Amino acid sequence: MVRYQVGIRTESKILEATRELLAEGGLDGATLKAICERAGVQAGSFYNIFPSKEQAVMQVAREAIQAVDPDPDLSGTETLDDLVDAYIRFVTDQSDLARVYLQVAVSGSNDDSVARRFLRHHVRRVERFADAMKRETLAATQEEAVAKAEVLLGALDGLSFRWVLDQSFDFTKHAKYAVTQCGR
Amino acid sequence: MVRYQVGIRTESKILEATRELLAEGGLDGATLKAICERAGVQAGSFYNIFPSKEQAVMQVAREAIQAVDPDPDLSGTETLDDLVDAYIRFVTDQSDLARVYLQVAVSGSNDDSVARRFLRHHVRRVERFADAMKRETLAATQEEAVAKAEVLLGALDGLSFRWVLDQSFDFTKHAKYAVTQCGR
DNA sequence: CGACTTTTTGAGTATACACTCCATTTTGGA
DNA sequence: TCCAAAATGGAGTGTATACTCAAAAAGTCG
Repeated sequence: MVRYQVGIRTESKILEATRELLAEGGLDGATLKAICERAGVQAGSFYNIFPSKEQAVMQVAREAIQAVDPDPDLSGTETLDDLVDAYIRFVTDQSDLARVYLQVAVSGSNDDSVARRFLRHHVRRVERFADAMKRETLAATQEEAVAKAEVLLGALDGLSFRWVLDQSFDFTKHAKYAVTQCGR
Repeated sequence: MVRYQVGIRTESKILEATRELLAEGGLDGATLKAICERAGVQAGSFYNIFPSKEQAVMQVAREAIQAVDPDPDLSGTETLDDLVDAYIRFVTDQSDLARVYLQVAVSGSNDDSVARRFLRHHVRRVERFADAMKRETLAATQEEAVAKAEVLLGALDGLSFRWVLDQSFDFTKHAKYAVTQCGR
């Protein structure tokens, strides 16, 4: 099944429409009809490319999961501020994906595979935060570093949750304040 | 429309079934059919009592919103630890309602009225936390108290979110650690 | 009991959804 | 230019959903 150019363009139009609709109205808003209408495509074309609606949604969710982290190659050298700045940039610059991240995490938590994917990603993120804290000697033991990282990441997640419900909330300000409290 | 006893019993059977199903499978799991089956009732009976499925769900959501706060009469005298303990008890003892709280907050955020209800409640909670902090002189200015309260509540929300995804997470331990970090 | 009201039943409706099928058109390499 | 593979249009399918309705049953009270 060698792909033609036109099919690849259609695929990205569908993914773009899915991402937008997920951000605007969560999983409920991203119906097949809505996706196809916004992408300017018929149902038959959709299913020529994706085996199911869920696959398209999951692909967008994967994008969101990956986008929340800075370059993985830097792992081992970045500072705590680097990591938090990356989180802030993700939430403020890529608000579409940030909403998808939260909404799929909760709405899709019936499906165990989705919940497990998010969890695995979260654990990796905690490790990166904890490592950065130890490097900056903000924590003496590994245990303390992990506990601190869980609280800081919890605060960032909670604040972004808050921001999803109320766009006028100053996420950046509070996120930075969270570091000064939890990071020392 | 004076109510007979049997009707009142039916109402509570329906609400109990709705609460359980929301906790188990979120909004998707709480279909009319599932609710009626678990409550041992037919669709007609449901609509004799509730004007729509949404009304029953909202009533359960309201319960959850109220249950997260300790006795409002105590407002003005409680300590920060009192407030945090109440939050911990809510998440651990009433896990059904805690899940409903989170799931409805995110899944239902299409509907603006739900989002606004949660937000209003959150703002009130921040005020209580901030007041307690000022009373215990953990914050000098009102502004500092509110900022600290937002971060602490964000951390608690984020950690409970984490706990919803992974039941084996020790929520109590991390919540208490969050207070020692954010509360001073 | 008897009159009246509330509640229950269960089949039935309309609708929105994800998904299929296949004839037709378009693509791009030889 | 030819042609097999890929992509498309669009009507159609099955199913699950929230919700309705009229008749039957059960509760309440004189």
